[in-house]
Amino acid sequence: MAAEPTEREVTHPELVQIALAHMPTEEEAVQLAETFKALADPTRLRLIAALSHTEMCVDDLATLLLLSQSAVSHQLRLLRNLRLVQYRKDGRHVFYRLDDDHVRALFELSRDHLQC
Amino acid sequence: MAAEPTEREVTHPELVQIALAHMPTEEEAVQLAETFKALADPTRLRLIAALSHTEMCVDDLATLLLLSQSAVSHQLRLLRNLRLVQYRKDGRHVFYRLDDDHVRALFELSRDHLQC
DNA sequence: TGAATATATGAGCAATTACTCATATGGAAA
DNA sequence: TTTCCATATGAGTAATTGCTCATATATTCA
Repeated sequence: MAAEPTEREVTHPELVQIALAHMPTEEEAVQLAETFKALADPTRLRLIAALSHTEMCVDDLATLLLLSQSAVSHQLRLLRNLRLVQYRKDGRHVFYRLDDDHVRALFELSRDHLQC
Repeated sequence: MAAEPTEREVTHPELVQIALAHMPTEEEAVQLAETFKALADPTRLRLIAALSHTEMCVDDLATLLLLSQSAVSHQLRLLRNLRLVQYRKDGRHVFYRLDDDHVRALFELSRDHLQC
């Protein structure tokens, strides 16, 4: 909705002031949400867990997670597009691995959160 | 996991072995995914950002985020059910705040990740 | 070259979801 | 009480999503 000439009134301006100081832009919020979406699915989390300490090829991932090769490949493409995983080709195999340590850190931090 | 009489074959057993050591249970993966789902939406991320350093009442949140009161209330219920926010009542107002520090930590860690 | 293996991808479908709209609940003031 | 005000919630809907199925691409081996 477009901002109106007369601003909407607020009941607790001091609190709103504090909140305002920490708000991300809409653009940043969308990008953050995209990263979290990648982690917001049990299958993709299990893929990330599997890749958290080693690289693996697509078919072994499918076998390990009891999923079809197609399902794994689709999800890996998604993780690839969000730059959460990288890959290297070796003959007929493609080995995937995590892209950087933030991914593993997010994964482990959320595991901590569950323990509470 | 129930091992089948004939196990599926794997092309790189040593790598699968490493992955196996770090796999969450299906149950744990589902719960982790639920937490990430809460963060996987721009509106909810903006709510969490707004509440990251102060409590706020529902209507002020709606005003700040340019959303309907209903939309905010629905999303807050979701965050409440996942124990990401708490609330206290004060007269006609209900003030929401983050439930624990892990939530803020996850939020800030993901912000770091974006900077790369 | 052709067959086999490993991975990628488009289409389609069922399930989920983030809103809107209308209405309910509950506390405060008159 | 009755009237406001702040919040909650059920139903409905358009958009998104995670899979399957069929097929395409790419690499190795015979």
